[in-house]
This record gives sequence, C-alpha cells and structure tokens, in this order.
Amino acid sequence: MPRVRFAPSPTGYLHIGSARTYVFNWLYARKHKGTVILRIDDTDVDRNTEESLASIYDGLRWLELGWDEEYRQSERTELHRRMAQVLLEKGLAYRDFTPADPTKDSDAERSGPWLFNPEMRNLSPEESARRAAAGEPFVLRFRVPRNGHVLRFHDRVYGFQERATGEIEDFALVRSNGQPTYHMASCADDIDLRITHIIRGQDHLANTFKHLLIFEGLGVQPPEFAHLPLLIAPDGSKLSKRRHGAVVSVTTYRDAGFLPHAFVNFLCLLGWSPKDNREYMTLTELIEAFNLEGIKRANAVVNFTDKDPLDPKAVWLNSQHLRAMPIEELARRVRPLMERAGLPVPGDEAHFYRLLDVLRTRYQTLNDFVTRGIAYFSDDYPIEPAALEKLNAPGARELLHELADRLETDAEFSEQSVENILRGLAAERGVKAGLIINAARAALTGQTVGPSAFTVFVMLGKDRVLRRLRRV
RNA sequence: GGCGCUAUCGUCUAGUGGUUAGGACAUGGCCCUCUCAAGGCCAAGGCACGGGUUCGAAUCCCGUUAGCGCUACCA
Repeated sequence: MPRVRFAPSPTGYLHIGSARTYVFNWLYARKHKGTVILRIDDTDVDRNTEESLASIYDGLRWLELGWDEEYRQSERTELHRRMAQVLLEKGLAYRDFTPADPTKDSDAERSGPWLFNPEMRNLSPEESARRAAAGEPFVLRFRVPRNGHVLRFHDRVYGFQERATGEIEDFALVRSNGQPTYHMASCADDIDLRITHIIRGQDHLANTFKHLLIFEGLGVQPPEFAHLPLLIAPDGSKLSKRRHGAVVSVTTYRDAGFLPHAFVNFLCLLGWSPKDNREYMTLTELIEAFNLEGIKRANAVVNFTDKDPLDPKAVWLNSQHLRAMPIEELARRVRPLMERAGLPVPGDEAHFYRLLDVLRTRYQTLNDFVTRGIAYFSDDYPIEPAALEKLNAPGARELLHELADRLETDAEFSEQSVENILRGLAAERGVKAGLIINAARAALTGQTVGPSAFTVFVMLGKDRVLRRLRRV
C-alpha cells in the first residue's frame, strides 16, 4: 500500500500550487488504497508563523480531501539529529566550522560552483570532535563522494535522471544552531514514516540527488519519485505569494463561492489530463482516472488578471459542478451562506430545492445565490437601473397593477394560468406581451435577467407577486 | 556563471514519424427565446526559431532563443 506525504512549510498561506500537489498526492493514495500523510515541515523556526499554519489547515480542510496521519517536523528533531549522527559516525558527514557568511549567497561574480571547503572536509575526526566539544559552532555537511560516482533514479514524470556526485556540493544537514535542514529532516521523516512515493514540485527535481545520497547513506531503499510541473503566472514568472498576493491563495476561490471539488477538478487539469477529452469530472471519476503517467512536464499558467483573480476555466468548471450536483447537497452548501447574508431560508424544503434548481443553471458560484438571488428569498432587494428603465416604460406600472388585480382572482396560479392571464391582458390593451413580461420581471426581481417570468411568478407565490406588482 | 528541466491556438491540453494537428475555457456569430443563462451549431485562432536525420517530422537529433528550477547553515 502506498504511503504518500504532503509536506508544506508554514511560511505563507496555502497557495494553489501547493494545493495541487496535495490533490495529486491524495488522488494517488486514494486510487491505490494508500495512506495520505500531512507533514508540517516547520524546520525553519525563524520563518514559520502560526498564522500561516492556520491558513494551511484552513485551505486544506476546505478542499474536503481528508488525510490519514499527521506529523509536525518540529516535534521530530531528535529523530533527525539521530539520523544525522549516524551519517557522521559512518564518516558520510563532517563538521564544517566555517562561520556562516550571508554574502557568499549572492550569485554575483560567481565563476563556478562551490563544492566544499577542503580544510573542513579533511579535518581529522579527532580534531573535529575536539573543536565540537570545545563548543565551536559548526554546520554538519554531507561528504559527497568526489570520485566518479553517478547517481541515478527514474522519475515517474520526468523519466530517467542521472548526475555525477562530483557536481553536487557538500550540502548542509544540520545548521550551526542545531536545527536539521530541510534535506535532513525531510529524508529522515520519509524513512521513518515509510513513505513509498514522493510526489512534489519540480523545484525539488535537482535536490533529489542529495536525498538519494542521504537515503543511500542511511542504508535505505529510496522511495519512488514523481515531480510535478510548476504553476506559473500569466507573465511566465513563478507564482509567488509576495508578487501575486491573494490571487494565488486557495482561500480566494473558497471566498468566491467555489465548490471544493470543482476547484479540485480545476487543479487536476493544470498539468494532468485523463487523455480522453474529459474536463468536467467528479471526485470519484478523478480518483478512477488519475495516474502519474498523465502528468505532463511543462509548467502551467494559471490564467488570472488584476481585474479578475479567477481563472475562467475554474469558473466554468464550478458552474458545471453547480448544475450537476445533487440538489440536496447544493442546498446544504447554500444555506449557511444565506444565513450569513441574513436571507431567510424557505421553510418548505421542496420549494427551496425548486428555487435552487431554477437558479443554478444561470449561476456560476455559490455566492451568486446570495447576491444575484436576493429577490428570490427576500422582499428587500435592490432595483437595478436597467430594471427601473423597464418599469418606467410608458404604461408599464399601470399594466402591472392591472395584472395584479387579475391575478388575484386566479386560484390556480400556475405558469400556464399566469401566462394566459398576462397574454390576455396584453392582447386587450394592444401591447406586446414582452412589455408586460419584462416589466414584471423587473418588478418582481429588480433585475432584467433571470428565469422565465412565468417561472418567477410561481416560484415567488401569489402573495409576494401581488405585493411586489402593486408597490412599484 | 555552472548544472538541469521545459517549449502545440490567448489559456488548459490531446498528440510518441504519415492526422484536414483533436478537445475544453475564453472570444465572435447563428439557432432557441419573454430577458439572462443553459443547451445546440458554426467561426476565428497553434506546433518558439534554425539546422539536420528520413520518402515523410509537432513527434527523433543538434543548436539558438525564452521561461523555470537548483547552485555555501530557505523549503
């Protein structure tokens, strides 16, 4: 049974690229009856924030794709240090007492790659131990083989990869403050948690060789790897929380009234395809269709603009899910939004369902029900300027009042009976039925767009209709 | 700078030597129609560039360009 992990670091909110990585991990695990592990990679204590952690949970929970096990890396540092110690004792790692120098980080004037500091790498074990015992700070580095050793692995997405160890620098395993680095902590945990498949962003493709070294050094068979292409901004730059702000946060989609699994559907289509032209897919269909081989290697653009933070395809998919989902579930999701918006939820459930069902074909998000749909639930709705124009058409108000009088005696009050009465009135007065129809819609909903006017009559019910027609 | 990954309509993608390069979103039009949607139909729009290999290349190879990733105690 596969064991996969999603390992976000709490240094910002959950952005959609991370969310997609989670989705792919989840899908893979569910498809193969495996286990999903959430591991918070919070080894960088200086950059982690509680706020970020909360927003990651927020986003993840919203997706409605549950995980099975959960760990916090910061609570496992003993394990990481122990494994680092094993590497040191095996002679596969060494202490580097060179003081940290932030200026070395700049890529200016770089002629070639830095690989290691020979003096430190060649320090005798005795001297190394002596200096460490004396309290001199050091960073623990992996002693990367300098012979012709070549590392190889097969990536499930990017295929066969190889690299000579001679090109890899002696990377850090434990910082001078005693904190294990990402590479050390990640591999130690992957081993300890018996991770079988590492599905992660392509930004780790090059790092994988380092991880191979650690796995090998610890005498462990490395897991399988599948690296995912990155999600990028329309200008080709990488998605960054700093540059692109909230548009890349999953909460943007949540707050816009997206259905979690519609959003998941959208995320899947960024870099993966079922290859049979399907786009709209339920979660069940996604699980069934998902495979690592369907992932492509090129980065994908998330199509947002300053004006519209939502990718149009995501919106379309959401509207598809909105139309196709069971009406009971739709009601369950709309209800809390209505309550929050102060709109009364119809007591008659069947009636509520009917309303939602009529409205859903022209709405795109959950939010539409409580914004564009106000008039269907409450008497307190705004009259849009365009609607006012319809009402101001010559004779419109008088006709609506007359219509109200005639409807009052209509016991049946069905779409058909209402239509007969309305058309009868139009014919009598020698006006086009459309005039009354459009004016009626404007009066009843405050809008010029919406469902068939006759449907609106019946949905609102006789009392409301008469009241609204007469008060214009 | 070094190493690596990638490159099909505006966007997401199918395509692994022979296709009129297919689908979806978005865009424009038509149908339907009491409006708006939905739905149906149609249109426009693409193989980054240059060399090879081959009877034949979006597909294989090389180069260029561009983007991205990694590159001395971020993850």
